[in-house]
Amino acid sequence: MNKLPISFYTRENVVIIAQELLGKKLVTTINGIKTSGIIVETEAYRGRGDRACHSNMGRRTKRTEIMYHEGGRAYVYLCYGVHHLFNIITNKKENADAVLIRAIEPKDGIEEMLARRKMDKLKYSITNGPGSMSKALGITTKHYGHSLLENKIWLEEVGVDIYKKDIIESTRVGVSYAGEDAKLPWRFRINENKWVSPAK
DNA sequence: TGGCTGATGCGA
DNA sequence: CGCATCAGCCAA
Repeated sequence: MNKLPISFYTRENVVIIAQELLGKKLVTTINGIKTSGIIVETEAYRGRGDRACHSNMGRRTKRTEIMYHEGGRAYVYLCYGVHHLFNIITNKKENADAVLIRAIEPKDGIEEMLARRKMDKLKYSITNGPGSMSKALGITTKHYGHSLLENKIWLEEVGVDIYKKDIIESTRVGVSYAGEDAKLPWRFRINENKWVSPAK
């Protein structure tokens, strides 16, 4: 195992971190069962000056509080009353940056992921969206604030570099309310990867 | 292509 | 308090 260190998460540029997360392995051991996948799609959210971010304008509530923590923590929240979305907190204390993980390519524990998704065979829809992915990995809001340096949820280096030319930049999903900031090209996908989410 | 779903965090 | 809002998914 080659777990990403705290120094990976505490760097300042969340956009760079979001790109570098492509090709890394996201691993969970929930109830002693290991599941994992390679990250193929991310979105960057910046605490300062990004209206699409939950913590923009220094907004500080019970939900967003963890975003102000030092990088290397999990920010999990419920969306549309149903979906548990998994984000990684980055940057130093008080900056409130985060990366939303939107899709993975399943690796370990595929049987368990199929069971959690109530699917009988492996297909791309098992983890091709932030809600589906969290469900397959067993991530819920009870993992809110969890450290990514411990042994429940963490990230690993797998030694595969994703080159800049293989990364597709686009606008983020579902942030039209953010005005000009909705145009920022802060969604990153691995080109021609079949495990990415269907959203345009 | 709609409808479902419920916590969140506004404004009153 | 109430109620509009929402970083999605699934069955058709």
